[in-house]
Amino acid sequence: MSGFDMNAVRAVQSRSLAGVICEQLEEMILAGKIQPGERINESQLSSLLGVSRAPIREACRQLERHGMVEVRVNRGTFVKEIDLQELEELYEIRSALDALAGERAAQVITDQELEELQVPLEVMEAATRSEDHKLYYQGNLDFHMCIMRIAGNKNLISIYEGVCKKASLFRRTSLSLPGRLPESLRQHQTIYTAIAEHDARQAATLMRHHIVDAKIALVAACQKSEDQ
Amino acid sequence: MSGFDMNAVRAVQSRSLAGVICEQLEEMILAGKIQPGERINESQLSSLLGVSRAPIREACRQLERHGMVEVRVNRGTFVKEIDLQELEELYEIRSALDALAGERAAQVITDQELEELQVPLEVMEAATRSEDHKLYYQGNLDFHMCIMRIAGNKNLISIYEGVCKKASLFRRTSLSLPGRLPESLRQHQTIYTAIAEHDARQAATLMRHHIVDAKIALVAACQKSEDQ
DNA sequence: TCTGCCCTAATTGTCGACAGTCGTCAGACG
DNA sequence: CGTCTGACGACTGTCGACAATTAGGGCAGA
Repeated sequence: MSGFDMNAVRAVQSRSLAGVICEQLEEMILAGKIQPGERINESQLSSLLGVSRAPIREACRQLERHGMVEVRVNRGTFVKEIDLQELEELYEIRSALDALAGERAAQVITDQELEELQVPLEVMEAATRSEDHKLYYQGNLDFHMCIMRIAGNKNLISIYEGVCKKASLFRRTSLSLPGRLPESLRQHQTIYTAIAEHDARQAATLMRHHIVDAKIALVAACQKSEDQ
Repeated sequence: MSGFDMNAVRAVQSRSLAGVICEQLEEMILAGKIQPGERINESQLSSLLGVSRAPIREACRQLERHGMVEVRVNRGTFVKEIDLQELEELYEIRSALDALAGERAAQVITDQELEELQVPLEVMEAATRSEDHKLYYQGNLDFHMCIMRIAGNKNLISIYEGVCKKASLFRRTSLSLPGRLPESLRQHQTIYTAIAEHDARQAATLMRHHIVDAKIALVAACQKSEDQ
């Protein structure tokens, strides 16, 4: 049971070809290898990967399910373009979902889960000290996903992931971070405290405001960068 | 330009075959023609409809996008089974989404939209007087969708539709209605008032409690029917 | 009798080919 | 010169066939 490539196994198990291609495409899109608005050419991609068009098509449909692409009939599948307004709308949805997750998590969290939740918080603390935006971003992501997991609502997690992925198609998300690390960290800490104290109402409120603040900061940063 | 069946044109334009089949399947599932847990046999369905398996497969993937079926690799696509716990979780999500929609709608609603929103309210009033559960159900649906539309958040609408469709897979949703019509109507009226007065905070709160109440009533009704 | 393996039938996953559709562009026409 | 028409090329939608996988049942061995 040693030298076993579990990744390869899982890749084949989870979805042979179509699933693998889906993950590949998702990675490429999130990395910006395929630009928003760009069309995904099925035949070109199929000959590039050496597979038939069928799994490619299926992968595209799965991506559409995640909201990352848009399929126009007889035209093809296009990588979703997110404008600032839609990003704001996504953040509003996130604020509602995060608030719900925070509320539930505060009600049901165990001591062990509380410790798990502390890990990403400490990551963010370290990232704030060293002003490591990338690390902070990751810790932030983990923190929120952790709360979602603790809340234990499968559908909520799935919807939340979709919203986050879609939002991350917006190429300038990181604009809002510089200078906001300390404030953002402080908010995460108060959220952690509220959850630790099982104060559901407070956790929900803090969560909601936390996301709304992030939205406001992002919008402001975008407008500022446009003014220049 | 007169006797032109734009519906037929749009039907062909919007989704050739796969889309049509998707709608057909969705209808069949919601009508209970295909039971939850049942497998959708691709070859059987393809020979039944006289088309190839490709559009069938695609339709199934679209249904998976809507959360109505579950695709297990190398096993097939199965109509989603909803248990009471998952239904509760879906209602919790709904409460968050509806609250957000109510909040936004209260902020941006116009006089004309207010009149449009009054239509389903009047339907529910009439349904309550005549104790027409089916009609009330429809009015209820329209009322909430109308608020969603007014809120104007496209992604929110899409997510909301998915949650509602999934919830409606639970076969005993209507159990909670008998005896609750007057109370439910009253809640809708207060929501309408809050939105009309542009009281966003109040609209959000009322919405949230409205859905939570519906959830509680449904759970109670289910447990009651199980006890018997 | 029970357990485990293998075989088979049914069904999904993948393939290559063809048909249908859309955008483009050259050419005809006013 | 601008507009419309029709053919062309590229691409997606659909098809039928084949390969791979799974579930179920029969059979041999303990």
